[in-house]
Parts: sequence; C-alpha cells; structure tokens
Amino acid sequence: MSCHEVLQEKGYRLTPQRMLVIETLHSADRHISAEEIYEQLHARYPYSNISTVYRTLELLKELNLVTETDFGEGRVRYHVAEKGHHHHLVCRTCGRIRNLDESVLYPLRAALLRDYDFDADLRHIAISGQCSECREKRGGDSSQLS
Amino acid sequence: MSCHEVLQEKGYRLTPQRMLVIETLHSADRHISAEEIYEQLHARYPYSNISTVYRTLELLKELNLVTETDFGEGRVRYHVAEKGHHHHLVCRTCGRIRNLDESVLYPLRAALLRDYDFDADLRHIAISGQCSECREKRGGDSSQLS
DNA sequence: TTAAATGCAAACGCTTTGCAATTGA
DNA sequence: TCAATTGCAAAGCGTTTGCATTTAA
Repeated sequence: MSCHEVLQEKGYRLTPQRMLVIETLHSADRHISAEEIYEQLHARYPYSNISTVYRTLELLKELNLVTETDFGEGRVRYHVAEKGHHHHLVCRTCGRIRNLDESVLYPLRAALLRDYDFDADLRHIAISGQCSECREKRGGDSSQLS
Repeated sequence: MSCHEVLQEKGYRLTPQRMLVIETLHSADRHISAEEIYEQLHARYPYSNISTVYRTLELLKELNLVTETDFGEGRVRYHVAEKGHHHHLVCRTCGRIRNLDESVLYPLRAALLRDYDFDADLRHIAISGQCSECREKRGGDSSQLS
C-alpha cells in the first residue's frame, strides 16, 4: 500500500505539501535530511515551509512509512521504510525471531567507517538477546549499559 | 597513566575546572552529559561555565581519555575511555583483527531497547568486514549504505 | 611573565511550537 | 462548512565562538 493510500485511509488530508514530501523521499537515492527535502520542496512550491516538512515527517514516522536514522551528523536523516531488507533479533530464551529493520544498523556502520575506517559487513547478521516478554517473566540478566 | 598525568605530560594546564570535570567523569556511574557534568561542577565551583565543560571534554576526547557516545537523545554523553572492554573487527580479506571500543555498540543497544524492546547481548561479538588497507588495494565491494 | 585557559554573552544549527489564516474533504 | 493543515515568526535546546579577563606554570 502506497503512502498516499495509507494517509487517505487513515483520514489524513492529501495536501500538495505532503505529496511533495512523499515524492521527494521516494525519489531520493539516499537518506535525506529535512533541510534537503525542504530545498527540493521549496524549489517547486515556493510558499512552503520547513515546519511543514518536519510535521509531515513526524506523521510519516508515526505511520511507519518512513524511518528516521541518526548518523551522528547533528541532524537526522529519513528514508521510506523498506519492507524488503531486514535482519533478525533472536531471543535466547524463547527462541522467537523478530525482524529488525536494516536502518537500525546504519549508524553503527557509519561510525565504524568514520572512526575505524572499517567497512563492516552487516548484511546478514542475527542479534542475540532477550525479548520483552521473557525479560518480564524471568527478570533475567539485563543491564549491560549501566 | 591517569588523565592528570596525560594532560601534564602533553603540556596542558591542570586547572581546577579541568580537574573537577575529570573527577566528575570518573565518579559517574554511567554515561554522563555535558549539562550533568556542569551541574556537579557548578555546585562545587560556582564561577564555572558550561563552555569550559565543553572545551575540556573536547580536549579529553582528542587525547582519547574520554569517549563520546550518541544514544540518539538529542545530546551526547561522555565516559572515561576504558581500556578493558572491547570487541573485534575482523577483516575478511587479510584476517587482521582490530579492537573495537565497546562504546561504539552502545547506541545500537539503546536503539534496540527503545524501538524493539529487545535486550541485545552484544558482549562478545566480532564484526566482519574490510579494513582500509585492503579496501584501498583491491577496490572491493564497499558501499552498502546509501 | 605570558601564553593558555576561563567566563560571559551572543550566535549557531536543527527542531518545535503558538497562533492566525488557509484549505481539503 | 469546518476541523485539519499550513505559514510564519519566535522560541527552545544543545553546542560553539569571539573577546576581554584571569591564571597556571
């Protein structure tokens, strides 16, 4: 189902601004920032505003139509949520496997490239751990972070 | 070698502000933000300033005495660089293994917990990929990201 | 003594918000 | 028609910077 259809179905208005933001996101060949979306939008539709871009992105995020990724640049980047590529989260307790959107690993890849000059292959990984249900049931060994 | 010694050896001044920032970082039981460091510093030394905190953190980062981690909260957190815990980066071409500071994985762990409610076990992982030398030599298959 | 470091205030860049005006359904 | 959406301007937040003053060595 397309972004337009999802918006319409859920009762959101299909404004020209929203359609242009969606179009820009789809035609982008890489993760794109709000500012970049705004520039393209503004070129075609001069009476547009960056706060509308942010509000539209917020909405699309809520509807899981776009993914927000923080590459540690001081701004956040967006792309349309792809259903195709994903990894797996494997619960060590119940064994259940859950899909993990690949975009969650992008910041790590970016950091390894930037800080270690290492081109990590994160295309086929499974991450082990414990799902929320098993954690609640057993209490287990959670806190690694502090 | 302690932070104080490193600073002194490299010819940096040991000001009370710097010593208090270092002390605060060491006594913190978790990753701490600049604002939090400043609050503690300011309580003990009222004529201090947050820009000094930022400048000190910048310096300690350069000297590899502290690590900066972005958990995606809109602010960055710091902690003293631990030599103890690390993971491995394994080059698929030359096989060389390089240490990876564990803090690089913290944002991923935080994101999995926040977005997937999954408590990932990232304590013993090796990440496969290609190091910079091998990439330069052979050109290989790099770009996964955009 | 003096270059390095600080405090202050102002600016920065990204993002959010209050509100009146506009508009899609 | 009228609630949803927008544009605008201003604010919010974490961080950085210019500059005069202070200070560790």
